[in-house]
Amino acid sequence: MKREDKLKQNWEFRRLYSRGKCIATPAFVLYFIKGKSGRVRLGITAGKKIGCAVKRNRAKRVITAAFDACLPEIKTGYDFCVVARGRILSLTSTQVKNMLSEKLLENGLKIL
RNA sequence: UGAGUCGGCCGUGCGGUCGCGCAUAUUUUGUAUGUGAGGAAAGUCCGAGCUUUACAGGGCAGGAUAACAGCUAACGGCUGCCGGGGGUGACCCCAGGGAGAGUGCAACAGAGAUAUACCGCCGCGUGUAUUGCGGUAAGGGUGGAAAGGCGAGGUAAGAGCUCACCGCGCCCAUAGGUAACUAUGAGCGCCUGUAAACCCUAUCCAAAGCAACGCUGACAGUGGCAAUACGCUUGCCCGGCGUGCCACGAAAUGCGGCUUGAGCGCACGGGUGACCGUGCCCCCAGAUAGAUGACCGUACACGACAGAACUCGGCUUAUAGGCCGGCUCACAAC
RNA sequence: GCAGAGUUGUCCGAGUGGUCGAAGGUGCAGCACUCGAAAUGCUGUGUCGGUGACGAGCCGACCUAGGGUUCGAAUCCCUAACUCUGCG
Repeated sequence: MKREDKLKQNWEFRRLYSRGKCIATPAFVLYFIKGKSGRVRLGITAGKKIGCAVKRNRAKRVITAAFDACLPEIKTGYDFCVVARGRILSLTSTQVKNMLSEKLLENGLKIL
């Protein structure tokens, strides 16, 4: 995941929240929508509800590692946003990766 | 051995594979090599560096601190010491100047709260149910606090009214100490508490903060007021200065600031100590939505609190567990 | 990152160091009014612990938490926790 493929602007997140599709799990919430860039782009949200700075950083790292592991199998041309929930703090990145790839497969976002 | 007290240190380690930030090298957008969170990075409670703005000069207001001596770039921090309090002791705690400069406050209770007379006691007059005047502050009760304590003399009854002893304060002398202060003696006084109430005394303080600020590039309108006026100048005033000024809207970044510093470690010397001096050695994060994760092996105590954001010195708060040292008390043995 | 404000009963909120568990409104309960309701009027009503009988009554604690100053703290001072606001 390159740095220029990360979502940074507020309007990009608002576009995902209002128009994108939403899949919820106990550990995270995944939003996705077809983007204009033709690449796979990702934004991560870890709100104050998760905990202190250490816990928010931990959540962001675990999500980044899980997404990078799934990256070769994902269809290009979509923007994603993962919102961390409190349960993610007790999981490892392989567990999160399994949940993520299962949800991606259900919604037809994987290269077969 | 048990109990206690004070101080210091560590904060999972080692090896391998993939992945991330930065720097360097080579090359060209890949690969190597190095390096990569803390004792509190936290809270933002103090103090500084640094930057910008302001600043002829002065005054008022405002804020902070508070025994004494030192350390320090500075401090409300630290060290030593003095005084007070607690503990058998090691040791711990203290916003610890001034109430004898002035003003205010002290609810309720109580006769009375900085001054007094309810019940009492005593004297005089009327007079014998009692009542009036005067003296007194020993006894009673109230309260956090009631006019230093106790005894003797004294008196109509009493009272530091007088005296002895004791307690406290001020001041003087002598001795010790750099000093705060301590000890002894003489004199004077004892009229409460509160200054984290106003205040007085001494010392210090211009304001804001890296979202400061500088550079490069781009864009550029609307409205209001105006010479008897408007504006700037520290919160205000004196004083001084200027001639267009003010408000709103729009806007997006990029680069610098950004890490070599009151720096870390070791040795020697000085000092009771905080700390200081000299020599040698080292370079140890610098991101910009924000870098440390995943898997495997192995050891154990199975890993707490917790993530740099301009940088330092402190304070305060959170913290699983482990290690080391000094000292005190009790018991036992020698 | 920096700067600032606040925390009082179910909720909103007032509160000079003392007469304060604490005004007022809201909510809830009861009564009146009405055929019935709404509106209106009146009355009552905080939580926890102890004693008591699960009641009445009595006592104690509680104004975010912990210390301090004071005879006495919701109020003054310090520390912490939480909430909120502003600054590109």
